[in-house]
Amino acid sequence: MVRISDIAEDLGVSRSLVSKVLSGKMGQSTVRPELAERIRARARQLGYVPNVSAKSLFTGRQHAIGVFISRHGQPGSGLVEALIDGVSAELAKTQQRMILQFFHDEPDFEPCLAAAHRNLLDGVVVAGAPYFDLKPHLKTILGRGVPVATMFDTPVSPEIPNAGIDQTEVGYAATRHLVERGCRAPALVFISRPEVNLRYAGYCRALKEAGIPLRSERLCRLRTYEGAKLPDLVQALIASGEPFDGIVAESDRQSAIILRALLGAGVRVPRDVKLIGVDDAPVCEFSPVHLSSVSGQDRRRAALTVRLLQEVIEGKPPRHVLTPPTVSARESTAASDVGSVAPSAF
Amino acid sequence: MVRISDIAEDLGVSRSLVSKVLSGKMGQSTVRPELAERIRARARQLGYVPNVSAKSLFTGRQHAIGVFISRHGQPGSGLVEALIDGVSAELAKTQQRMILQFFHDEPDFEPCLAAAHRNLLDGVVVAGAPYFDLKPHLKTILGRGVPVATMFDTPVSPEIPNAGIDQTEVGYAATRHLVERGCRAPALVFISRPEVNLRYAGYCRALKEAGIPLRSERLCRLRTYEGAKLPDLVQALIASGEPFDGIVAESDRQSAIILRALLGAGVRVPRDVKLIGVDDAPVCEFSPVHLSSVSGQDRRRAALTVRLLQEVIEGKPPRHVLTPPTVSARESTAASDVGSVAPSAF
DNA sequence: CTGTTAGCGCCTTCAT
DNA sequence: ATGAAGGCGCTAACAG
Repeated sequence: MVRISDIAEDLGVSRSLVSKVLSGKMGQSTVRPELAERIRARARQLGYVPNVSAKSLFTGRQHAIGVFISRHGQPGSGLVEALIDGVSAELAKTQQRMILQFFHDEPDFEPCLAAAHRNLLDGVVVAGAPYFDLKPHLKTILGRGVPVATMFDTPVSPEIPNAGIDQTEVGYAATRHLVERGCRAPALVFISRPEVNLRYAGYCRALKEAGIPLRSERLCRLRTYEGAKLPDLVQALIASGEPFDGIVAESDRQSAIILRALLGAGVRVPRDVKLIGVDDAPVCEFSPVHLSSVSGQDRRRAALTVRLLQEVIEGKPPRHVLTPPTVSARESTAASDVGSVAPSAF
Repeated sequence: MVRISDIAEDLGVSRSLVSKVLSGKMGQSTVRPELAERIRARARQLGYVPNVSAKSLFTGRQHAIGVFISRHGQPGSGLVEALIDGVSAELAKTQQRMILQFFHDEPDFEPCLAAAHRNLLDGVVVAGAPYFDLKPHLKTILGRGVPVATMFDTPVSPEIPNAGIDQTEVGYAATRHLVERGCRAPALVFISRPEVNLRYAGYCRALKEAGIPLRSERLCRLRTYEGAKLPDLVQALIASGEPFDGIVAESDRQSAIILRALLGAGVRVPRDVKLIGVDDAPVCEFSPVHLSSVSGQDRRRAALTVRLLQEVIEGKPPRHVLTPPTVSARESTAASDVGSVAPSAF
């Protein structure tokens, strides 16, 4: 392993000079450009790579961050992969290292807590959608002087930077996409009460813009995150007699199940009913009809979260960012080829 | 941040004693158990966590490994996720850090090469199925004194430990599973020439064991990894008039496409034909008929790869391991009396 | 049983 | 324009 002192000896100069030249921080010093170049050349030639530990010892920075990911949520959504991809790409820029931990319930978070220490890492990114309250744990971590940034739907607290998705825009983008593709009666599947559901707000806005009346029959409320009841819900929607020509699902997984129910009931997709989900998951391309989806740009958002963390590590004020979603249009919302087909009554 | 010297001062003992007690490496020294306990108690109470950088500087170990993953291969296979999961779980045991990099072609490997340095990490795990020759690059890394372990189908070279899948067993397990579920005429879809295909060998062995004759009409050879030709292949198999009641696919993605083609042709799954793929990917559960699959136990295998790497880091000889696959039985190979999805739905 | 010392490789302040 | 010195936190010889 070649060290600074090797280069210094080689060239008959002092270690400090080499250090200053190679780090580019000359301080009060100056060098003859010619010497500087010789130093750099020798370093390159010898394949000099600074020893991060030594640097860390001096700077007090570990050159590493923690990445704690909640596994809660369906597997196969591709979220975890996108997330890690974004994080690692961002960290690679500075060759930062990471401590990656997955958790799904509260006891699982214990190892994360243990690792969240200044002597091991410089800060922590927490991502996913944990179903327990993380706030006290994050406070603990902050209390140790370890900065935290989150990638949640909603920020945990003002001092913790967060990169979220604009859920209102998700509902809006999905609904608007359906309208643009010719739908005049889009339905919405949702879980929480409409009053508190941001996507519902976006759905309403898109309808209003298009001059389409809001019909409660087209609001399909789920009681649980499990997809088991979905086919029934679709049946009920069809049986209601209320015409509909589009469905905004809450996820791609839901979307896939709904597709199956629709096809099973003899409804053609996208001709009779257009379908759009959320997540832009790999499933979209595995479905018999490829599914359109609203993408939360998770990869990009994960990279953003890392940058938000780095900002607070550098002492800058915490920022909260909402990233706008994009639509990945696929077969399930393809424009009806024969003009605008009036929604047939089922 | 509490240091060893803080504890030492607190208790009026020397730093080295504290160091020895806390690290458990007493060397030539001895301590009164009572004193040792007081030291440990104080450390616990103060929340002492050793500074890894300082330790690294001394030991020359970075307490970090590189994890370089080839992205080649279909997205949505869940491989990357399983892999990272296994690696991070193993590293968490010792709070090791990682440098995670994805690559898919040769230029992409450049950053990996740059990071693979003793001053940044202690060793490197390379996983996936790169389609270019990694050998020279791995040699370069080894040349720097950085140990490497791979998670490939076949080892790159004797000195590089590898955790592979026993592909012969994959073919055998899949075929045998079909036979056990009542198939008497299983077909095989494969890519390379039968002569060099290990899975084909396993397929043959399973047939032989079951006393089923090998029929070339049931060997369906693909020219490319793209699934586009698969439906044609299925058509051809059906048109050949050669009876078949099972299919071993090369992947779950293939399997999903084949399922669609079968259902489309009015073939009932699993009643008429049973279907099994490889990978145990999330797709299996998204298919209209849930797909059985042979699992390579990627999560476990990834953890194993890390252990193999740690062994060579510790100076032990490199080991090559082949892990046996397991079968995840689902609907697509259910015993025939179970109801099947009506193909008319598609 | 306990303490002293030197050094891992790098960076920065201060002196030359 | 360059170099010397000290120290980041920890460990392991070696002396007491």
